[in-house]
Amino acid sequence: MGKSILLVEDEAAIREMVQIALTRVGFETRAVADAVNADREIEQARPDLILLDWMLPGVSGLEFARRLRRCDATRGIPVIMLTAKGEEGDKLSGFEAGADDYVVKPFSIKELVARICAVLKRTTPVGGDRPIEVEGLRLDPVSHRVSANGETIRAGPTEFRMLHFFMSHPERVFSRGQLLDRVWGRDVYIEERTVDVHIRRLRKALGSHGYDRFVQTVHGTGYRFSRHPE
Amino acid sequence: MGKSILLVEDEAAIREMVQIALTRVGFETRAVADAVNADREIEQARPDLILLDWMLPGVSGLEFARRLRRCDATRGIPVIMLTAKGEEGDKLSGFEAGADDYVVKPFSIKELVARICAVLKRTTPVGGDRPIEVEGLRLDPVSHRVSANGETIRAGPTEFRMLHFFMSHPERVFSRGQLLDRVWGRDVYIEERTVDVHIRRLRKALGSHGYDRFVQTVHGTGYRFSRHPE
DNA sequence: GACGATTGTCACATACTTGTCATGTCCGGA
DNA sequence: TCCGGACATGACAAGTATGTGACAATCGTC
Repeated sequence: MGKSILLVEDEAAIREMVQIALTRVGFETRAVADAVNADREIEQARPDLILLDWMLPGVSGLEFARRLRRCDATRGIPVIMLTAKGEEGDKLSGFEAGADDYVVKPFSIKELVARICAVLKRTTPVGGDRPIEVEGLRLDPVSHRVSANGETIRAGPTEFRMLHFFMSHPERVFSRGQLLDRVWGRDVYIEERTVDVHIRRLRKALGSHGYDRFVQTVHGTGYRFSRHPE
Repeated sequence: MGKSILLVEDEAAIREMVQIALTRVGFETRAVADAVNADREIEQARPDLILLDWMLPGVSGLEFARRLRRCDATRGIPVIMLTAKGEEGDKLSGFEAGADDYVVKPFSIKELVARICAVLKRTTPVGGDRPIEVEGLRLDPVSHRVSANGETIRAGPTEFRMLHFFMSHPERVFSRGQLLDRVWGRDVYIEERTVDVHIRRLRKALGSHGYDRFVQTVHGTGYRFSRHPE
């Protein structure tokens, strides 16, 4: 496989154990103890995936994950959170911060590897600029074009980014805050309700071919891209 | 195993005996004598399970357990009550307060360990928010969707939370008060009867595919999610 | 500098959710 | 069988969340 993984974990014992195990499985694994060193490693070489401990000295894992999402250069790197907490609210916050998955300690190496592979499989093709197609709706990142059964669909820049993000993460709910982080990026001081408006614009654009059915509202939570009818 | 357990017990003899025994078995065991110190320990490091004596100086164990359930940060920690009383009513109150199990003194260490393992096994999340499926009824927390044999089922936010809670705690009765605590969360000033209404709404939503049979009434006690017919 | 395109925000309309009641029905014990 | 309490159900009004159209500011291009 040979994918590179960055492990951010402050407990030395776990860090070493996981690093050894992952290396043995065939990942090129680097390990650091905190966010500052993580930043340095990421800048030096972009990892294919980040394993992030929830509790970190200094900048918490949650905060760090959020920061990764805000930065254009790192937004595409999938993140798996490691956490000792099994509590409901924490789970939500983890996804809220933009984690792609999370694993609860204590975890078995086998499980961890399985999760890593699953996330890599899910996100790798998307990380590239391969076109994505769902039931005739096609988005091509290279030509920066959206088409429905061959017919071009007009979409503004923001709508395009949003659709791209949605199509790379289908069947998953995102809150307005999450969408702001991951579609708008950087530090945004934007009303959350503004997301609604862009959702509407996206729907209008897709609507001409009936594909607005893919952009679904989850009342009280956010929005979802799904090919399954509501 | 290496799970961490917090023992709250005022009798020094029992406290030490249990602590030594559990440590020997492989649990990372901390022990305190009252609720105040328990709070401190929990804040310092979240235990995986709490062993709680019924009779405590100051805040009673019952009251303490109830408080644990009301707080978001601690709601997920399983609790086993230790008590010298074997009376039926007390048992009920124990469960009522949100205890996951109940051990009557004098107990054998062997039994205690067995109970602890059972509860941990039951409550430790296997991993991320995996979808839960029971006989074709599927709830996916990530996409925030309920479906019956692939067909989407509409459910309001509260019904969704309730179903999620039920499906992660199947085959167990919950009183209305308990459901208010664990589905609505923390301090709610809501009529207990309101739970009935939401149960009805949940049933109606599931009913279109016959899955309302899973939501069962236990007369005089509360409700239960079970795939076995009544 | 002028132009159209894009974007964030607002105000208002609409849809949905939710806690409570009143009333009807069921259950379990005497 | 009868009775009282527990539960089910439908309606409702208030509160929230979301959809929508308009508008002004901004941006990039010509």
